[in-house]
Amino acid sequence: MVNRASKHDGSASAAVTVDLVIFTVLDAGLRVLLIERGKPPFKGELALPGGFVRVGEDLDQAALRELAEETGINGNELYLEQLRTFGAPGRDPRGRTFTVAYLALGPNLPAPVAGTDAATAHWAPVEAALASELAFDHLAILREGLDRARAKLEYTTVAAAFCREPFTMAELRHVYEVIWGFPLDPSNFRRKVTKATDFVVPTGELRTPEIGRPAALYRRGPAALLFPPMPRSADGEPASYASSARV
Amino acid sequence: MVNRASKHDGSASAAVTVDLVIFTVLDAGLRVLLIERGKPPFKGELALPGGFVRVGEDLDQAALRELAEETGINGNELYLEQLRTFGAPGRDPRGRTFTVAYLALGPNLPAPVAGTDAATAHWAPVEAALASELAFDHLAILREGLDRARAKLEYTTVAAAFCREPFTMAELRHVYEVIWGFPLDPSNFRRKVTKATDFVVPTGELRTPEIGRPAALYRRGPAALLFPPMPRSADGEPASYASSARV
DNA sequence: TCAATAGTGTCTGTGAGACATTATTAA
DNA sequence: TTAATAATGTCTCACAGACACTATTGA
Repeated sequence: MVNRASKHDGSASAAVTVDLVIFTVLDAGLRVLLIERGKPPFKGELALPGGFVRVGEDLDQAALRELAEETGINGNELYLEQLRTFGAPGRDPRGRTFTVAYLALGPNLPAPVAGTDAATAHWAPVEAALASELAFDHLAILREGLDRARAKLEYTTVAAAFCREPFTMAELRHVYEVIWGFPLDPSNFRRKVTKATDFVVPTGELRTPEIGRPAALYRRGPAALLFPPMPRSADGEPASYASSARV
Repeated sequence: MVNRASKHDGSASAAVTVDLVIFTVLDAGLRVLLIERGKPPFKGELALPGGFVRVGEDLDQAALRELAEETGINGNELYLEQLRTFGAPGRDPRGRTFTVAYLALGPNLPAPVAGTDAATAHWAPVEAALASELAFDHLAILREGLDRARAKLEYTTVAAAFCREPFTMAELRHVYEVIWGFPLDPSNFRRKVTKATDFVVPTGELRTPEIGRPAALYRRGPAALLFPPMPRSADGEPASYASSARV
């Protein structure tokens, strides 16, 4: 019944997978989860984690399940959104597959566990990942995920998804600096974040570092969108966005 | 070979379709292309145009082909981007299907021709379409397409995709007013558009209406992104965006 | 002349970049 | 007291909203 369309009019019946671009921010910089493929095709090569969508499973469910299998974490306290679907005819040597790419952002995630399909999984520096070869069309997916993440920091509050609660203003700023790749003025950053309604909520607590003045602590506020947006252009870097494929 | 995954691990092999949210701006307001389904399921009900992705066909190709079949236009001078993929298990009574939803924006498109699958096709006022019942999960897709279009006007130049070249400043402003649903100050609008680099290019020509001062004519500029963005909040309407599904 | 639409100029508030200054801790 | 980090304050420029005013056409 599912394949009813594959004969009489040349329609494609195909396998559907989800692939995940999972970012986390460490002190050192932005990391993406890569696996080394444990079986063909592309056995032994680096790839994004992912796998087949199961019968009776919704796309978001499949993404969350793969996330749990590959990293050992469950999706709570994690941001997840669909990126785009890739379905070029030649993208999988085994036959026609479509992959629904997801973007996942999380705070300082645990060391990943080797999953079912993955021989090994590790947090790769994004710079290195972009310069390496990845299986399938995963390099293009990674690029698009990075572009999307960069853009989303501007007008949403997802940056806070990278911070384990409670967090300091400097930690939140660090997220922007690592993902955008240039420093922000601490003073102006604080002003923007605190003026924006419901971006962060002060806990009233302080955290005292080994040295220096204690920092106020915050939790994520209820707002999903950031208004006014966090400016990214003007200086620092030219505002180059992603997507917008004009045909 | 394509179905290799469907047996041993519960993976889904399924049909993949594309569905299109095609908007155009008429004087009267924003319109979306709807068809009346010519065959089951949902025969006789309203739906978005779309159809099965064919073997050897990429997703964008499939979207453009469906567009041509359902409306008789080819994709040139038309904006097309992927919206999101919908794959909830129960969305198609025939069995498991995934649909890749596309957003298409075009100027004042011709009266649609009844296509292969479509009994009838017509430009429905968006307000009416949102209030009606649509086949499958097409109402949710339509909502998401409208949200995306509204958001994209802010920080991209897609509004010009609704205008047939050459166009006047008032025509471009009309696009914003119709899609956002509130009036914009003509003076400030002109200042923004002309100051933004490469949004529009003056042709030097004028168009004289039946009555009133002739208006300068413009063509679309090379810029895809609009910086600084066209502000949508402050007044008029609260800035409510789309997507950003926090899990 | 008037009606109607196109386009310019100006005032003002607000937000952002730059950067100086003050505050609070441990050693 | 010093080093180090956190937080506040201030100046200036650019931009957005409001709106008055001028320009150009046909009737």
